[in-house]
Formats: sequence, structure tokens, C-alpha cells
Amino acid sequence: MCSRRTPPPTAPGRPGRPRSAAADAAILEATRAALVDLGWSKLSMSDVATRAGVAKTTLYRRWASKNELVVDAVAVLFDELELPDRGSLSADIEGVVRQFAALLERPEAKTALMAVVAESTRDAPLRERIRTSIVDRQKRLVEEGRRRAQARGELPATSPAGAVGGTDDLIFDVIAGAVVHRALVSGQPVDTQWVQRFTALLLGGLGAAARG
Amino acid sequence: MCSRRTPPPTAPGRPGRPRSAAADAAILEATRAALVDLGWSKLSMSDVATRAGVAKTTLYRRWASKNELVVDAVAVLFDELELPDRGSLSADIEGVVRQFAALLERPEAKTALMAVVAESTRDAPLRERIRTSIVDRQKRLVEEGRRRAQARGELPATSPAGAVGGTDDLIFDVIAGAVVHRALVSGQPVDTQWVQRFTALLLGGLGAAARG
Amino acid sequence: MCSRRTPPPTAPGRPGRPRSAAADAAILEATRAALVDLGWSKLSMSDVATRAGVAKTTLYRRWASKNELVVDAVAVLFDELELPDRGSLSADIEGVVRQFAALLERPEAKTALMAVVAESTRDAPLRERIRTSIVDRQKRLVEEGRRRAQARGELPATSPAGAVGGTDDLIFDVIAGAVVHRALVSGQPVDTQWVQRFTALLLGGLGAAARG
Amino acid sequence: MCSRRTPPPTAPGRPGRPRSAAADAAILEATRAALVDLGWSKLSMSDVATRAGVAKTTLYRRWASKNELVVDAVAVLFDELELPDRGSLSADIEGVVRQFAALLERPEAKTALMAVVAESTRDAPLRERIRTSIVDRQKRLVEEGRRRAQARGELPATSPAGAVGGTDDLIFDVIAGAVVHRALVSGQPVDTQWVQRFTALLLGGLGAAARG
DNA sequence: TCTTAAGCGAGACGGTACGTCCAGTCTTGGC
DNA sequence: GCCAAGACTGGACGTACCGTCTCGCTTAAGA
Repeated sequence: MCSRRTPPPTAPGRPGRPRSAAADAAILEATRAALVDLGWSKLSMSDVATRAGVAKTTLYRRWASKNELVVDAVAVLFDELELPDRGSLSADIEGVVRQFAALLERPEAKTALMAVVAESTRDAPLRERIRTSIVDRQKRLVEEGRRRAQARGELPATSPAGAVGGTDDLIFDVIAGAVVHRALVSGQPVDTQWVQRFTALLLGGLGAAARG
Repeated sequence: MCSRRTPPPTAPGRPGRPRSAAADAAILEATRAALVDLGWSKLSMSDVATRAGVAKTTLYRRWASKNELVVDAVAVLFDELELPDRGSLSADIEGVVRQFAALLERPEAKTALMAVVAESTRDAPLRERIRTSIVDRQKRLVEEGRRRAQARGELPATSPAGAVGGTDDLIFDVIAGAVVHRALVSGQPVDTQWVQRFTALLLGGLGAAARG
Repeated sequence: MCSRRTPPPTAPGRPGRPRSAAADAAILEATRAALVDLGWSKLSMSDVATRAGVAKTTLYRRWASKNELVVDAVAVLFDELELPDRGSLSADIEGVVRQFAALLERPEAKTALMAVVAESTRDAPLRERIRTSIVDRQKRLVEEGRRRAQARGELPATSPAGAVGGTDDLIFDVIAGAVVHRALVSGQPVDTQWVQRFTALLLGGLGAAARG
Repeated sequence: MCSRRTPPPTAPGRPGRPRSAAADAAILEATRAALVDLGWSKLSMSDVATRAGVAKTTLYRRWASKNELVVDAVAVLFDELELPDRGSLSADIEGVVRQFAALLERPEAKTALMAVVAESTRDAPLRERIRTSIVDRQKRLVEEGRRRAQARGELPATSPAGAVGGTDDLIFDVIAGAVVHRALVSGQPVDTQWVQRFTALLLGGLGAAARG
């Protein structure tokens, strides 16, 4: 993960004082704390530095901008998502939707996710970093769910669908997009009823696709 | 629409010089132009004022903040969405998805939409204004499409579904969310293939729901 | 005196909010206080702004740099020098030397004078400003002393000596230079004995010149 | 000359790697070069270190601060002043004035001299070092000139004048002060005419003193 | 026609954060 | 123990906007 500003910062035999590993952790933690307290738009690099007990220069030595820092700080939150086998495709979908909704209720996640996506509309490297650090890493959940459903016989084993533009990507956008839109744009709760109706809709679509 | 800072700005019998109506249009147009040129985060009130040939005071007399101004400036773009009768539910869905995707390719729309949504996560009045001025106004498209499909017999006439928590809202979140996620988060093109596969999935889901 | 950064700042009919006159006085006073407390090299614009109860922008709107500000702040000190008629050329010289020495003992004057002269060695506009605001204004003292001595018959009335390169300039450099060098470079006190011996030397030179 | 930070740096029997003598010369030379290029206020320790091909650590191991380093770097320039016997007191004075003026035209000398004197107004050890390394060493020129003039009979042999507060010191302050003030404060050229008139004035004063 | 009250432009104001630069210190590994 | 390299804390820099304010001028409706 080349998430740092400078080229591989910790080559072993490099001369000079090595970068403090503790600083990295402190900075990312401070960033999340600042996101909770202030939100993205009032988060300042100076404040993060102060919270982390670190000089501003140390921040700028490692991250080129607030956006890159925030992406790194929240990426780890998304990695906490998991997909335990709940016994059926339906339960698996409900489970992941609920987990994702719970994540989007965390203030550091919701303010940061939308903000960096907004910034990324004018910043290709940032877009790339978001995809690499956050988005693509969650596709594993869809892939895993599909594989399990195929093993259970809930979905046909044909069409691996993992190829570029495959069904996995479509399902991913539908699930993630619907939850994000419900929670952040429509501003409505992702409650049990909604989850069940969304799951039913999606299962219906998948079933129709399998038959058609 | 109480989109202004001060209460009814042009009450007829009010004393003093009335507000310039031309200024309003110039400011909103200048805001869109600035969004195109600079994106949301580098847009400044001073810059908008200069572009509009207006003093900063005039901006702040009418909008309380950059966010409110931007919401008003882009809301009109979303009102351009239409749903001509394309003859089938499938074609109607494809049509609206394409229109929405085209809108999200306009730089002023994509940078602004995500940014104000991000800000709204910590600002309830802004959230309310986004819902009022942008989001809820587009639900008419879903409603219209459903009505037409019911008239055509493609969907059962039962369940008006317009009630709070009705199917309309779910469909709206799924369509809008999937398109936004595909275009802005995944950063992939909303091309013909994707639109067709998404439409098929959604139709399948709706059909299953109608049967179940 | 165009001692400000921007062109004549207080033209009467100019549009916009006029500059605060009180701010000017507060800033110059704060600058002198900071010079006393911190000396030139540790004086910071931020600190001056804070002391003056003024924003940093207000400083930079009026002075282009720390050096220009300091010149203006100390110039007024030099204007306090006076040359009361002490009855003889000798007494007048002794008087002005003592006054000048007393001025150079004030911490804000001594740290600032040498520092801005040092800076001016690489900054022609600053050099010009120092000459205009400080140096040339004190030549009046030499001129006045000479005129009085001529009136008393202590010096010949011939040779007005005020022309460029005239004797006045030479005398000025000798007096000011000797006192500055004694006080700041040699770091020795300008005490009574030194003043008397310096005055005797200078009077002797002037007398010889008058005769020769 | 205890111009180093640490006590006698090259005690013979000391353990460990001895300090590089070449580094000293390179640093002082780099300092002078930086003074020429940047002036005192923009000279940075990092820059000097880079120019000298040396690490910053090495600088700080030898000099406690930028000011001390600069004093050492320019002190050697002043040692180049000489007083060849030009046959008369008048010619000797003119000679030394011209030499000193030429020195003050060198950019590294003029920017550094005034700057360190300015700093020394708030830093007694620095003041002491300037006196030791620069000022007092030049008094030899006055002393030598006086001795020669006495030998020639141009000045009376009485009054050794070398004692503290003696005439030598006064003459030194008058000569050095007048030239510095003319060149750096008044910002006027120390040209032939000025030198001759200054010399005449000073000779007149010395003659009167000798007679009185 | 003359108030009168608000709108309007311009731009100064007190603030806050920016991203950079340098000071001076500390921590490596190699000599 | 010296040295080069470079990361570290800390603090000032000068700039850019923020949102507010204070001017003098303009514009209409009502007296």
C-alpha cells in the first residue's frame, strides 16, 4: 500500500533517522477523533497535529493533503466489515446491509466518506486511492456471499461473474449505493423493515436473473 | 420555498429599495460557473461575488452560507430531469437512469451533490433543505413511472405505495443510490451494458415482489 | 510621507470602509513595546498584531514587511531630538551628542536602528525609507547648530555648506557615526569624559578648517 | 580564540574520531558565500551546511548559533586591513579610510557587520565576541598610525594614549564610525572628496589637541 | 417633492487555517 | 566520538477566505 506521500519511507538500510511508527498510528487515531468532534469541513491539519502530539510538518511529510489523510484514517473502519455465514443468501444480504448501515452511522465514517468522494470528483489520484483503499476491498464481501450461495445451490454455479463488469460489481453498487442513499441522502433510517424489503427486492432480481 | 436567509424578501408593501431580482439569477449562475471551474472545495464566496458582479454583502444578505447557496444553485439542475413515456416500464427505467447518469457527469452537479450531502451529515437544516429542494422533488419520477406501469398492467394496481416507507421510496433509493455509487464511488461509467443489466435486475425484483 | 504599503490610503471620497486611524497608532506603539521586550530578531508580526489588538492582515495591509514597520515605529523617536541654544557651539555639540547617546540607550532604538540598517544593505527601497524617515530628518540639527555658530561668530559666515556633499553632511556622519560606533560597536559608554574629548576634537577640526 | 562551542576541540589525547579541520574552513567559506548570495537575514544554517557539504549536526557541534558563526566567518575579512607607511599621517589616515570603505563595500561584510551588531544589543556574549574577534583587533591600526606620526614628529610624543579611554579609542570610534555611517546609514559613497575632507577635519582636530 | 428605509458597491476589519520554511535537537548506521 | 542523513517539535511566515462592519451612494414607495 503506497499510501504515503514520499516513496517507500522505511527502506531498511536507508540513512537518517527512521520515521516514527507510533506517530502514524497517533495521527490516524487523532484524525478519526477530529472527524467525530468536528466533521470533515472543520477538521484542520493543525488540530490533528495537536491531538496527535505531533508537529504539522510530520503530517505533511507523510500525507500530501487532508483528503489523503482522511482516506487512510477511515479506510480501516471499512475493513472491519465481515460476512459470517448466516445460513442463507437472504440472511447474508441482510447481515451485510445492517453492518454497512451501522458503519454509516458512525460520525467519522459518514462525514468523511461523502466528503472525500466529493473531493475525488476533481482529483484523479484521490479517486484512485479511495478505490484502492476502501471501495475495492469491500467487493470481497459480495464475492464471498455469491460463492456461498452457489455452494448452497441458491444461485447457479455458471457465470463466475467476477470478471470486469461482472454481476458482482453490479450487486456491489446496488447494495452499497442503496444503503448510502437511504442513510445519507434521503436521510431515512435503515431499519428492519427497509432492510427486509430491500433484501426481498434484490433476491427477487437475482432469482429472475438466474432463471432468465 | 424559504430558500432565502431573510423572511419573505419581496413583500409588496415593504419600505426601502427592493432587492435586485437580477442579482439572484447572476449569483446562482456564477455559483454554477465557479463549481465547474473550481469544484466545491475551492469555491469561495468572494469569487462568486466577483463573477456575479455583486458585493459580498449581497450574497450574505440572501444566503447564510456557502452550502445553502450551492444547494439552491444546483437544485434547478435536478428539476430538468423528465420521464417521457417510452412505452414500457423497462424503457422508462433505462431512460431515467441514463438521464440521471448524464446529470452526474456534469461537473457542477457531481462535485456539489456529494459535498453538500457530506456537510449535511452535521447540519440538520442543510439536510432538510437538500431533501426539500433536491431529493424529494425527484420522487415524482418514480411515482410517475409506477403509475404508468400500473396503467399498462406491468405492475399490479394494488398497494398505492406512496405512503411513508412505501415501495416508491425504496425504488428511489435503489435507483439513485446505484447510479450515484457506480458513477462517483466506484468511478465506473454508467454505460449501456450496465444500465441494461441494472434494469433487468430491478425489473426482476419488482416482478417477484408483484408475484409474492 | 508615503510610508504605507498601499497608495494614499485615506483619500476622502474613496469607496469602502476607511482604514482605522486608531489601528495605526496601536500598531506602532505595539511594535515599540515588542522591540523593548523581544528585540528586533525575535519580534514577530503575529506578536505585534496580538499586542495591538489587531489582525495580522491589518498589519500586512499597511506595511509590506517587518522592516518597514519597524522603521516607522522608531522614526518618531528620532524626531524627539532637539537642539536648544546652549550658548556656544561647544555646548550645542555636547548637548546633541548626549541626547543622541541617550536615545541609543533606549532598547527599542538600538536594536531596531542597527537591524534595519543591516537589512537595508540588500534592500534599496528600505534604504530610501530609512534615509527619508530617519536620517535626513536629523540633519536639521547640524544645520541649526552651524547657523547659530555662524551667528555667534564662532564659524565664518562663508560657505553655506548645505549643498550636496557640503560640510554639514560630513559633520553629521562624524557625529552620528562616532556616537553609534562608541555605543553599539565598541560597546563603551558615552560618558562625560568621552563627550568632552570628542567635542574638543571636532571643534579643533572645525576651527582648523575655518582658518585653512 | 575560544570561538568554538565546545572547549578546546582538538585536545591531543582525546578519545574518538577527531574533528575534521577541513570542515571548519569549508563552513566558514560557505558562510561567506551565503552572505554574499542571500544576505544575513535569509542565510540559513541548513543552507550553509549544504554549501559546505556538511551535516547540520557538524555546524551545531562547533557554533552555538548563526550569529557566532557569522562573526567568525567575517572576522577574518577585517584582519586583512593593513597600514603600510605612506609617508605622512595624512596619507596614512586616507589610506586606512579607503581600505575600510572598500571592505564595507563587500556584501558579506556590510550585511553581516550591522546585523551582528544589532543582535549583540541584546546578547552580551555575542557583544564580547564581536569586540574580541573584530573590533579590538583593528585598534592596532590606530595605534600603529599614531606611533608612526609621533616618530615623524607630526604628533607630540607625550601621552601614550593607549590606556583605557585613551585618545586611540576616540580616534578609532571617529574614523570607523564616520566611515560606517557614511557608507551604510547615509548611504553615500566614500569617495575621494569625502575622504580628503574627513581627513582634513580629523588632522585639524588632532593638531588642535596637540597644541591645546 | 421630499423623506425614509433598505439595497448596494467597495473594501477594511478580527479571525482561522493554510502549507512552507527554518531553528535547533535527536536518532539512526557507518567510519 | 565524529560524521551524513534525515526525522523530529515548535513557531513564524505571508496568503487566502471567512463572515461582519462601516462607509457613501442609489433606488423606490409613501408622506
